[in-house]
Amino acid sequence: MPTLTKQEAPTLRDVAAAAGVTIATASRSLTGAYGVHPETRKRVMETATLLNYKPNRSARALVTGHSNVIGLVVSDVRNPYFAEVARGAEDAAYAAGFDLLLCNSDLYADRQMRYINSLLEKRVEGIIMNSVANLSRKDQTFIVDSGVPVVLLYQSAGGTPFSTVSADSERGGELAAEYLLAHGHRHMMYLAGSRQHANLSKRAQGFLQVVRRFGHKAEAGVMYGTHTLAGGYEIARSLFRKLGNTTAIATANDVIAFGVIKAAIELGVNIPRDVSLIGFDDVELASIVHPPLTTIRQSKYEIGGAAVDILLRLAAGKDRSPEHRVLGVELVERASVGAPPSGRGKR
Amino acid sequence: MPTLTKQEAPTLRDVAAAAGVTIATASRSLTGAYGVHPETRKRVMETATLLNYKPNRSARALVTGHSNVIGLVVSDVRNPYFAEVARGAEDAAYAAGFDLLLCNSDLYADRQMRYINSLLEKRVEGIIMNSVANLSRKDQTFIVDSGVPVVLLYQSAGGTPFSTVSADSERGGELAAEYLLAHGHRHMMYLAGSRQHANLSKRAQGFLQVVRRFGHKAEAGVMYGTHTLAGGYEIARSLFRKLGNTTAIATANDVIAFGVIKAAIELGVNIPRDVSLIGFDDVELASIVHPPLTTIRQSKYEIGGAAVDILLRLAAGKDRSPEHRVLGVELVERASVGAPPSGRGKR
DNA sequence: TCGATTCTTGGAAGCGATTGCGAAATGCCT
DNA sequence: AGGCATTTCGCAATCGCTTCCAAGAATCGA
Repeated sequence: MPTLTKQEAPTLRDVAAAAGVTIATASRSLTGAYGVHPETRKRVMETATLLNYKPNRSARALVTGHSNVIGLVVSDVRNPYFAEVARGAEDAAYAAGFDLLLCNSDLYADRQMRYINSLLEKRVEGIIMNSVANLSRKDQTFIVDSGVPVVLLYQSAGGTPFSTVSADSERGGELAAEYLLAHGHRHMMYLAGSRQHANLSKRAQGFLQVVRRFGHKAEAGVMYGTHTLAGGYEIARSLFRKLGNTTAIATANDVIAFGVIKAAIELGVNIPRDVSLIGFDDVELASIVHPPLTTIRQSKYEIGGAAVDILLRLAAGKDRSPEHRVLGVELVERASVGAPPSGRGKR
Repeated sequence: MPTLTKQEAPTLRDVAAAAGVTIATASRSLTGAYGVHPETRKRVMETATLLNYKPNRSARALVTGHSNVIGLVVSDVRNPYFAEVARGAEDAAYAAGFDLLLCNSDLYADRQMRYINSLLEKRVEGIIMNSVANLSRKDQTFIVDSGVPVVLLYQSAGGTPFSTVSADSERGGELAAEYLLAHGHRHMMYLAGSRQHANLSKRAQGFLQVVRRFGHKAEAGVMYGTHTLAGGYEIARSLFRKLGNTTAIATANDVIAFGVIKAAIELGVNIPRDVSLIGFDDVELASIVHPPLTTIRQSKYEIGGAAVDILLRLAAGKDRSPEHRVLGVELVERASVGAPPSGRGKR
């Protein structure tokens, strides 16, 4: 009776032996390389499937120098925005025969760097990161020097050695402000999320700029926190306690807005009757919260896809110059913005 | 002037040469193996960091046979449930020094098998999958024969060669039914999501069983579809057109319930006045939709963590017997369930 | 002081694939 | 049939690392 030892996976050598060729032609047969007789190839492939052979990717990676995996470093997949980006990236990677390594950094510099190091050890073909704003300059040059293609999910006018792809954050901020202004709001508050977060501050910039341009009749404050539901909730709770004359709230993303909604429900403030709310992202759930959230739509899934597109071009090695792609945004009107309440919002 | 060739990453040989030792001791120094003089180790490590050396994981994996990566195959990370599980798994993997490869199968058998093949080629230490119910028996034995440790996010009483970890789906279904019954509902509809999905049907089972036990005074129908927001939306639209005497809807997960809410908003039906709704999962957003969703809470993050726990034990090789872990559920009461409307729901 | 341990290090054999180079085999033409 | 161009295939090197084995150095007890 044979001992029940752990079955070792068949190697190329096994296949070659069984097919009566050397591992060289076996390899060429399997990889589809030119220069092997159709008949022998057929034979090799049949024995390969027969033996249930699977090439060892580590071995292949070692000699070819290609791991065929790309790393995705986001702050948190639980953020529906990143989940969508991740899915877009994964689909694109899959289509190109690449695999996606998922990393959640929580935007902690040390954690992010540990991930990057790990990815570099894996010799990934490229890295998609939502941001490097929280990293020290030293860390950033470290990444640049490592030579991996990097694309950031963040809007840049250039000046970065990294490629970037993102929605037009600034324009989105502008849209939000214009919309609120058009509805008669003059005293607004912008919940900007993390100060670190480049995209979010771009959105704030766009927003504030429009308000400022509107003249002294309008004003907007900014509050920082974290760009999570909990963060929005916290800030909103304190904000609702002393709303003053602010009649509208704009948030840097939908999740923050969700936090605001949660706080509003708890504190009994009615959106949009008591205060208007506009988000950013147009996450799937934005349409079913109450009230349905008016927000700025950006193409999250496409951003993920574009990121790996760029990465693959960079990784191909022909043209290593960074690319900056920015996708359009649009306002989607739902029910969370109304006219300012007649009582407040007046001087 | 040196040609500006693409910088090749330094290898162990480079480090060894620079430190004046052989690659053998260099390796031992870096891996922390026993039996190298503290002083030489220090010297090696210093030159390693100086040269910015990073071990090639492919090479290491090739010789050690350990890839230190585990695969996560879910239907879609955009589903907040899986996003949470993914995060839990990723954190646990990270803590153990493992990496997580993300795969979205959409529950398509061919796509799932392609992923599994790819993961096997990568010689992953284990695979976490939400289900194998959609796979043919042949595919399933293929996976078993491959010898990788597998843990399913699905409840099993045993009988599977795979390990499983999940919430107590059946009990959850029971809780939902009991709660609805207690609120006076007698004519209920269960939106079960995919027929394939083992967890979801377990939930339906629990639900229906309680209703059945209640006697002929109560009844519950079942409708199948997809377990997505869109799926819930579709079904709810048709359901709302001919509600009949059903006064309460239970869904197999929160996302389906969200779809119901969306349809309700569009069609002007009021939850819970016109019809009550109870979900399953307690996704973060469940508390901020309108109305806040009464639902069954399960520990999604912990499930992800538990899955890699089991996987690592299995991968360690000592004990390869499958383990079945089931986590508790609890009802969280919010505002989507009320008494049945006086007009309907009577015989 | 000397043999016996114990430490420390080097040499070398792989891990499982890819691939350049040359040899053998085949086909084609005159 | 002979010569030459092509195919087809095998040999062996190599990728970067771990680890067994043995040899030299250091340490120790008596």
